This record gives sequence, structure tokens and C-alpha cells, in this order.
Amino acid sequence: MTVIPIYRKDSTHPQAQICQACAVRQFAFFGALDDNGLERIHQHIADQRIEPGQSIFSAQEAGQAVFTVRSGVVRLERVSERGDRRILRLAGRTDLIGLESVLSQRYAADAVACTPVEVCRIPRTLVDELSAAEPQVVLDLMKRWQRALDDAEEWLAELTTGPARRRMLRLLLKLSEYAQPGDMVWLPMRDEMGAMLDMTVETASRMVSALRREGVLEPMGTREAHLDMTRLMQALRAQDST
Amino acid sequence: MTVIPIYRKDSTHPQAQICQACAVRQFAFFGALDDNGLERIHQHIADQRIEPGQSIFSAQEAGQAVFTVRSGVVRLERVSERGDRRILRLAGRTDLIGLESVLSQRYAADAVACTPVEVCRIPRTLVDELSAAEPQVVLDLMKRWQRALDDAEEWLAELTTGPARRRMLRLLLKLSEYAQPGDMVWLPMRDEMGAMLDMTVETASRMVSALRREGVLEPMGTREAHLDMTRLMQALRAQDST
DNA sequence: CGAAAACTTGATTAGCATCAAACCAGGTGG
DNA sequence: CCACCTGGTTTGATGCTAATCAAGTTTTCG
Repeated sequence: MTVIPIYRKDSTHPQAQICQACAVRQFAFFGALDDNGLERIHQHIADQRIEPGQSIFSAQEAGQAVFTVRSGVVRLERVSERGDRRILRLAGRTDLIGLESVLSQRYAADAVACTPVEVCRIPRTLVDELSAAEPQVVLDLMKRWQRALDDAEEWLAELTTGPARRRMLRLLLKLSEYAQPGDMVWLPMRDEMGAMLDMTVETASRMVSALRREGVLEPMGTREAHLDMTRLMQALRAQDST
Repeated sequence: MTVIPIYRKDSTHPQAQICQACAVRQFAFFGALDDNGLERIHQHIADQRIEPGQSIFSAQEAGQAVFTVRSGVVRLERVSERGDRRILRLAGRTDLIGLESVLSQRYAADAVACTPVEVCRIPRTLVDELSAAEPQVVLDLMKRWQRALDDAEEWLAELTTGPARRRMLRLLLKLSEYAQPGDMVWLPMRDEMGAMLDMTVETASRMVSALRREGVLEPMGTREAHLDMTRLMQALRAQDST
């Protein structure tokens, strides 16, 4: 528990308390900043709530800000030359998305909320100022780029190859990384699964149904499910050994 | 044409001339440096020649250096959980690989020469020193991370989806980016194509043979080919419209 | 020159896409 | 409150694409 200094307890700016109390702060972009640093910046940061299906930013748009995901799951997707949507990777709590805006580049992909999402919008100009003042910030940025690259490469190696059943199992494993408190994982719509795993809705549905019958998966309310991790890992091992 | 100052014309260190005359210097990592900066560093840089099939670095190895590719084509690949090799992306002239070493992280993938390759090995410690001295260098690093991410995402969106024929056509298009002077492109082995496009050697062979018969592709000597770009683009359009 | 490696081609089969139809949940308006 | 509609999901039947299995051919290199 951090003790909040008295002089700031009744700060006039409402964002002050929010940044101060931010649950993801220690992992997130401004973990590197001390309270003083935080004080200087909070008025430029806006926190936003985004409903499922709504876009956070779009590909080709001139990037003006990066976003820290405070809760929920965001998908990053592109439309291929052929015209079909492909989901490239997911971002969750503590992830920073839209990094390319720091370089004054256009966003390279669409970012769309999969669940209700809370993000903090951090303007590019602010990142520039901070980078000049705090060398830690630049290092943190580079680490985040590397993480994004790692995620993309892992997605490519594990989620685009092998039979449909294996890809679905690996997706569930990945989704478990974004689990809510209470073991609940977000269960994507079947067409989202299709865009992630390069399969049709019908195939996605068949795989999910099969796994439900096997007890790997238990849908709990719309768009959520409980995973039996033991059975999931077991199914994966069985899959990979054949 | 840069005029080379007299005082350096007979520098004792052989690497001095090489760095000075480096054909990729303006695009490569040290484009940001002036001659003075270059003078300070060249003794730490080693240029290496690597034969096809040889490894430049391996995944999990503690990264001690980044590498600028001066010529040839390098593949970045991972072994999936299931145990099969997956090629994630390619790197060519002016690309910088092994960026994660700057963060003192382990290499995330294997880097293997596809053709005869020339690289400059740049130690991590040198990058650190330069970053402190020259702010441009850090910006350049971030741009390169973003480029790597872009490449990985494009690979995912264009080369992992659609029928085998389309994926092969798109691979040829990508290979044309790495063309030699004289329109010659490197033609991978069939099993490399398989690892790039997630198909078997047999399917890769069938696709290449078909495209050769259609005149899209003309093998010229081992491991090289001439592409008819007009027919290639035409075949791609026909493919995507169906 | 001979062996190994890479490539090609053919026949058969498995897995997934496609087409088609039914099913279900949640929201709306009569 | 219920009938209805809509968007998402499930299931079934059929066909096509690419994997697999199996030779055979060409190239490479000691």
C-alpha cells in the first residue's frame, strides 16, 4: 500500500487520483516514473472505456497516442491484400499498444476491443518529453517493442500451424493468460476464432463443441468459459505426440 | 561521393576503410553517425562471411551483439512446441537482426544464412555507449524494432492464409524485395518454402513447377530464378478475385 | 563414378471448406 | 407477456485441397 502525500489528497484534477491509484501502474508504462514525474503528466492522460466491438485506433490513421490497457482484451488485426480480416495478436492488462505513434508513424493495424476495455490514452508529445527527461522511459519502450515482436512471432509459430484442433487448444492456452479473477476466460465469437486461427466459423464451432463434450471447456454465460487446465494440457500433449 | 579526409587515408586499422566505404552505411545502423563517430567505433566491429546453412546466432543464446546484414538473405526461425521448424521472416541488405541483445535478452529466434551472407557484428556494449552519446541511435533502434514488427505482422497476414498457390505467389513477391542486381531472386529449397508457408515439400514443389510452366518463374542455375513480375502480379490478381 | 540429397510426379486419403438447414438467446414491438 | 426477428451458433452432407505414401529423376559433391 502506497501512502498518498497529504498535499495531493485533494488535488483538483480528477486524473491525479486515478493515475496514483492505478492498479497497473507498477507494470505499465509509467512504472519508471516517481510520484513527481507522475504529478507532471497526469493532466495529459485520459482514461477511456471502450465497449466490445469498438475501435481504439485504426490502421493507416496518423498515430497521435499510445494506449495502456488497464483491463479487458484488445485484438490487433489487419485486412490482408485479399480483403479478409486477420487477427495478429492480442493485448491485455499492462500491455502498451500503438507504439508506432511514438515514431510519428501511422498505426500499422486496427485495435478493437474484444471485451469491455479500459485504456489510458498517452499523447505522443508527452512520450517525447518524458523520453528526453527520463532515460528509463526509452528503455521501457524498447522492451515493449521487443515484447510485441516476441508475441507476434510466438503467434506465428504456435497458432498458424498444425491441425485445427491443435490450433484451438493453443488458443485456449493463450486466452488463459488473459484470465479474469475467478478462472473465467474470455471466449471469442466463432468468427473471431476463425480470424485468429485461419479457419471457418463452422470448423471453430465444431472444435469448441468437441472440447466442451470432452470437458476441457465449460461455457459460463455468454462470451465466457471455465477451462480445465489439466485436461487442456493433456489434450495438447496427446495432440502433439501423434 | 564523400571526400575521405587525408588523415584517415592510411589508417592502420583495416576495418577503418571497410566501414568508411561500406555500401550499406547510409541505410544501416551507423547512418546516424558522422565520420568522427565512425572513427571511434570501427575497431570494435567485425565483418563476417557466412555460408548458406550456417547459423549467425541461435535462440536462447545470451545475446552479445546485433548484426547488420550487408548482403545475402537471412532467415529467422523458431522451433515450435510441437517440434517443427517455422520460418518467421527474412532479413536482407541493410536489415539489423538480433535487436533483443541490446536489452541483454536471449535471442528469440535462430538466424540462419540462406545465401552467402556478409554481416557486421556490433557488440551490445558498443550500442550502449553510442546510445548514451548519440540520441539519434536510440531513435534508429526504435524504428528498426517497429520495422521488424511490421514485417512479422505482414508475414502473418499475407503468407499464412489462403490456398497454397496464393501463398507461393506472395512468397515470390516478397523474395523479389531481396533481388540481386540483374533481376535474379534467391529461390529457396522446397523444404524452406514449406517452413515459410506451412506446406509440405511436395506441395511446394508442385506449386513451383506449375508456376514455371506458366512462365511466372524461370530457374537460372541452382538456387536462383528470374521472375516475370507482370505475370506474377497477374496471377495474384486472378487468385485473389476468385 | 557412385552415393546422398534435393526435386518431381503420381495415387490415395484425411481434413477442412463449403453449402445448407436448423437451433437458440436476447431484444423489440405489438 | 408473448410472438417474432436477428445475429450468433450448431450440426449434417458433400466436395476440394493439400497431406501422405510411394516411386522415380536430377543434381551435387566427395
